[in-house]
Amino acid sequence: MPTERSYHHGDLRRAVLTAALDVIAAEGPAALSLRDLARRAGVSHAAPAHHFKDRAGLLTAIATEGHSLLAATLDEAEDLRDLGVRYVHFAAAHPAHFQIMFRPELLRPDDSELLVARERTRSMLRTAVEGHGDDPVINFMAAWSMAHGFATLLLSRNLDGLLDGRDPEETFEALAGVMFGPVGPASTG
Amino acid sequence: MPTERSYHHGDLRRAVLTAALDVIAAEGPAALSLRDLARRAGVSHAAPAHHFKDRAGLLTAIATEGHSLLAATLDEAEDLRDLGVRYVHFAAAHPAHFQIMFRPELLRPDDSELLVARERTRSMLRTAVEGHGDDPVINFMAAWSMAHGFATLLLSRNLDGLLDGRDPEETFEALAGVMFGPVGPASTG
DNA sequence: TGTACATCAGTGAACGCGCGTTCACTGATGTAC
DNA sequence: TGTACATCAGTGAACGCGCGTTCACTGATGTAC
Repeated sequence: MPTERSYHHGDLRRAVLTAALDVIAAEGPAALSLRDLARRAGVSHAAPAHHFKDRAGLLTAIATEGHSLLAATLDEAEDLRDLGVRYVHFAAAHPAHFQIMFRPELLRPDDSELLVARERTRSMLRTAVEGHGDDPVINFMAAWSMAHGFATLLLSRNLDGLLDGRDPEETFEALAGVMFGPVGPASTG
Repeated sequence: MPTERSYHHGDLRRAVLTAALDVIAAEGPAALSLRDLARRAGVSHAAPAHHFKDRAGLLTAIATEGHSLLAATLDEAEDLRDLGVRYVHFAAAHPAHFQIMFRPELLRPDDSELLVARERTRSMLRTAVEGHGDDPVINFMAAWSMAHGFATLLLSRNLDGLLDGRDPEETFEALAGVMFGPVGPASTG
């Protein structure tokens, strides 16, 4: 970790990613420009293109990283309810990643690393829901919709007046109770 | 309805709104520019500012219109399940409105027409959920989250591989069954 | 230990572009008398 | 019916700005011998 900035940055890729995450969390992906990120990272405006080519490349890298982070935390879930809580926790802890991951129109559709990472998250969610109830796909969509909807409404500040200071993750546990039953094991199947 | 375009457009406000909805549905709100909308409406680039002042003014008008449309359709709902189906139907039928309505960072936060329209939708949803179960706020958030999550995932094309050709609205009815019970009345309360 | 060379990361000037905004204007419409 | 005037909607030229992209370049690092 150099105290004086040398000609080579050291880890410009990471620095640009971090700056991008800051901007996205604060102002959304529309506010991103490669020139601005270069400015924030303290390098010349053409430098980021070395690492990401363009906006879509940068956002694809963020989405891929997001899927890896999400898959890692979902992998430790104890049961279906915990899975949902972890999903919501991830969205709250990594709002910028979360926003980007589910907006395919912003991403390189055929990026192989992204496809692999995305499929890993998907199959993890799907596997967890399997065996619960008689229609796995419907149950999967129901659980995913509720977790995703809660996370989305939370991040877009549409729940502000409803949460009223309550902890979002605890509140989501109560929501899960509406779907899976109030307490105890998530399912008998 | 003049066949020849006269100096005055006739209904430029509506024309710009419609063009904006097209652009948002196709490419998202980030792709909007007032100059482009003027081009699409066939007027000079400074004309739209007469009606909307700027981007935020235009988007606020769209969000307000969206809340009016949504409130109107929710008002005809027969029960809680129907309410959710109507919510999803609205999102599918008016994707551009739906996208804008829940993104406060794009809107004029203190626009009085928007505030009135938004509160109308909110109270309509809230009233409908009241009396179901013992914690109305939790039930409200659970139902809203599931409907909103399904609509969001549907519009962002994240359900493509799961729906597999099935009708989204019918599918959502099945999802509602997971939360409220498989068939019959939505609740006994 | 020294030197030559290849490779890579970042620089900085230059370009053309579309944007929002401003402003003096003009055409069209409505109203008062 | 005619005329004068006010108001409103849209025009079009001009501006400054930040953007992405290109390109010849330079500094730093690694490797072969």
